[in-house]
Amino acid sequence: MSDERDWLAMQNCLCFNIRRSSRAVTQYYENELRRHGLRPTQTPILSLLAAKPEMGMAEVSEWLGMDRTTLVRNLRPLQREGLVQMTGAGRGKRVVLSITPAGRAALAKLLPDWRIAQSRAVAVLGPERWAALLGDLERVAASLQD
Amino acid sequence: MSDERDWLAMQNCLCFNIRRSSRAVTQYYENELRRHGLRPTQTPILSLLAAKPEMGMAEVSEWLGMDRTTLVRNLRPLQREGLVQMTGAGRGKRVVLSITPAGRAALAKLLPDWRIAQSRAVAVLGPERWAALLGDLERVAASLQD
DNA sequence: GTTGGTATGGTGTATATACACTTCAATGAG
DNA sequence: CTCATTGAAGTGTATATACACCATACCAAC
Repeated sequence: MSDERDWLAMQNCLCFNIRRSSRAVTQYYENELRRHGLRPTQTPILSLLAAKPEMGMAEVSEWLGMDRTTLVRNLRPLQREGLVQMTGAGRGKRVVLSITPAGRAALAKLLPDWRIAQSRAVAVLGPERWAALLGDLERVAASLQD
Repeated sequence: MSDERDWLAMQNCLCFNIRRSSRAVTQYYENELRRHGLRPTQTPILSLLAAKPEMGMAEVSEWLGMDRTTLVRNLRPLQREGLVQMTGAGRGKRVVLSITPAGRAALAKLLPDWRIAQSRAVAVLGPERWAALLGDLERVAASLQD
């Protein structure tokens, strides 16, 4: 059947595969870190803000490879929980994002468990193959962004 | 600074990286296939239903590596557009999912453009490295599902 | 100073994702 | 036959994602 052949082809679709793996990996990390109250999307935001202060929305979204308008929504829970602060808010006005002491505390509390989860993930493939995987992912993503 | 070191570590986070790449790849495929009116999540559903008839919700969600309740929502646009049919619907009752003639037509119309998009994606790494990437992704996802 | 363009953020809308919980049907133990 | 168990499907809620569009501020040319 042609349909069966099409389905076999679709099983090699990068988009399908990366989305499926992303779901599985996300659920794994989320399970490991759920008790800290931070979702997989929020941790990188906090970590970036801790390292690089005084950034605006567009800059942060660039660093995270995330649409600017997506970042706007993703910041809301963090702001509501008092982990991130926005100064100079308002339409048109430049906004400066910064992590709060509570945000730093939450991040510090989470990091050890993140390291454990990450180690288990790295162990699946080993460090070399792991590095190759991340490199290839980045290369594909960068090349297709045109 | 410890914060700077933490951020460097976080940049090796599988979860962060795979989610970021997933966003980029999804946008690429979505752009290439947008004119067909099918989103990246919907195409694999249609393709699977075309190849394997008479499946229930749980079975389909298993094949796609997608939460069952996510599939329920993802089917709604497809059903609304008349591309997928659900017979025996109702709580408790088993549902049989099937692709409609309109669904087959939409899939057939899209496939050539999907092949083009896929070729360009494969060309970034070459077929061997490509196969290794998909294999590693699957292996990581499978290993972490415990 | 007015005006027009650019930079910067926010909103409306629609889909995607999944956990906790609910509803219903079928079935098997008694 | 009745009821508890199991299995299947749907809902409530919250977050994630991004396109199209909107609103404001800032700055430069005049």
